[in-house]
Order: sequence, then structure tokens, then C-alpha cells
Amino acid sequence: MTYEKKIPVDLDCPLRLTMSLIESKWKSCLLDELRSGAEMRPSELHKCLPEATPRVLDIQLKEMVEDGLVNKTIFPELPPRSAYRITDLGKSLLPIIDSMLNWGKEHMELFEKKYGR
Amino acid sequence: MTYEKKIPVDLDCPLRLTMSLIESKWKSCLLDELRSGAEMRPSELHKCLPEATPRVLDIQLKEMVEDGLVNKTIFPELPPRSAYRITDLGKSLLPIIDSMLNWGKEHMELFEKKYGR
DNA sequence: CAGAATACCGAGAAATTATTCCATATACGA
DNA sequence: TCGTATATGGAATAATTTCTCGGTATTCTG
Repeated sequence: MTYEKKIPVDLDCPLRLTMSLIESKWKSCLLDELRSGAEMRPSELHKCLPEATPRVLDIQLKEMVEDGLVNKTIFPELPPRSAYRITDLGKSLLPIIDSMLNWGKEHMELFEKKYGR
Repeated sequence: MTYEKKIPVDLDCPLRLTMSLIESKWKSCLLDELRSGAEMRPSELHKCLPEATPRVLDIQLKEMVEDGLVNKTIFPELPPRSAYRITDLGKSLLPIIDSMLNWGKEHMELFEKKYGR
């Protein structure tokens, strides 16, 4: 496979373990999009995160399936159809995603002033 | 400079903003080490995080200073001495660090079983 | 005096991540 | 029939991040 993580997650330190599961560019956003527990199709997720290419979403979702954060269902139909759904393990990360989302909202203005636009 | 972030932080989405501040490999660990508010010297931080090279700690601390998460004091002495201290802004990230630390502790065993040691 | 410790930084190599482009196969609508 | 949508993934490239090595300068210890 072209994309294969050498060390899937970091087992040396609890903080690094958690970070290594979500630090890729779009994983936290994907968990946020999937938070309701509803099934979402790849094309739907791409519409929610248009800045990400379908390719990178595909790769990161695959890793998240492997790590147990989301499930994937493939419907044997044509045209092809598949769907992702957050698992209980993935849901247990949502409080962390929430706190990052809130922190970001509270401090966005500060960083816009500092770096920004 | 050799190491310069092209886009310092991600201003497009609150979640990405927060992530972009802490997603580098050692930043969350550095915040954790500095949490008490005490000053810590670079060599001291390296002793706490021996897996990281002094070089990468230096680079990531510099970015954290720029982002306002830590302060740096340089003492005009020889041999050279400097020290880092977490800022109020940095402290406001500690609840997030805590929740990641706790999640990691709770699920470490699961991932050790899964990906082995 | 030789060597370690101190902080820092440049340069290049290596590793990791992300992007871009192309190809597969099929059904549906214009 | 042609174009679009669908999901997926190979391959090459680009971008980013981290690692390794070496060099600066000075003090202190053995």
C-alpha cells in the first residue's frame, strides 16, 4: 500500500497516544462531522470539508477505521456506495474535540489580529 | 531561517486553529511539562522528554513563544542560560491537554493489545 | 589542559503527510 | 451516447516535519 503508517499510534506516553490518533490534518474535523452518529457517505463528508481532497479523506478515514474510531459499511451496489459511522470509541473522543472547538472559537479573534487577514 | 512556518496557524476553522497550535510532535508534552508555571531551562525540558532531540524542542518552543503559549527569558550570562514559562494563554490549553492525557491513560491498554509492544 | 555542560543555529538527510493526476466500473439523465 | 456521479486506489510529486551532525562561544570540573 502506498500509505502505511510505520508506527500506527504512539504507545510511549498517554498524551502522545491520544495526539497520534487525531493529529492528522482532517481527523478531528471528520470526528466532528460524524458526531451525530448518523451514517455519512464519503462524498457527503467531502462536501462538508471541501478544502480536503477526497483522496486524503479516504486515507485518513481508513486509518480511523483501523484505529477503531469509525466503522465503515460497504454496500455491494452499483454505482458503489459506502458509509462511515462513528464508533463508541470515537465518541469518547468528542469531549476533547468539543473543548478544542470551544477554545478555538474563544481565541480565533486574537489569532486573526495576530496573524491575520 | 531554515525552519519557518508558512502558515503559522489555521484561521479557517476553530478546531483547526487549536490543533495547529499543538499538533507538532512535542508541543502538547512541553505544555504538560510547563504546567506548574515554574520556569524551566531547555536542558531541563530535554531531561523530561529524552526521546525528543534538543533541536526539535528548541524549534517547537520558538514557535510556541511566537504563538504566545510560552514566554522565554534569556539571561545575559556565560555559560548561556535561558528559561521558558507557560503564559496565561498556554495555561488555558491545559484542560485540553488534561483531557487528552486522561483519555490516553484510559485507553492505553486497548491500543497496547491492538498494536502490541 | 582536556572534556563536559550550556544554549543556539545552519545544513542536509530522512521520514512523514498531503496533493495531483489518472484509471477502474457502472448507472442515470439529458 | 456523452457527461456526471459514485467509491477507490496506484503512482509520482510536493510540502512539511523531524533527525543528525557539526560548529559557535564560554565557564567549570577533573
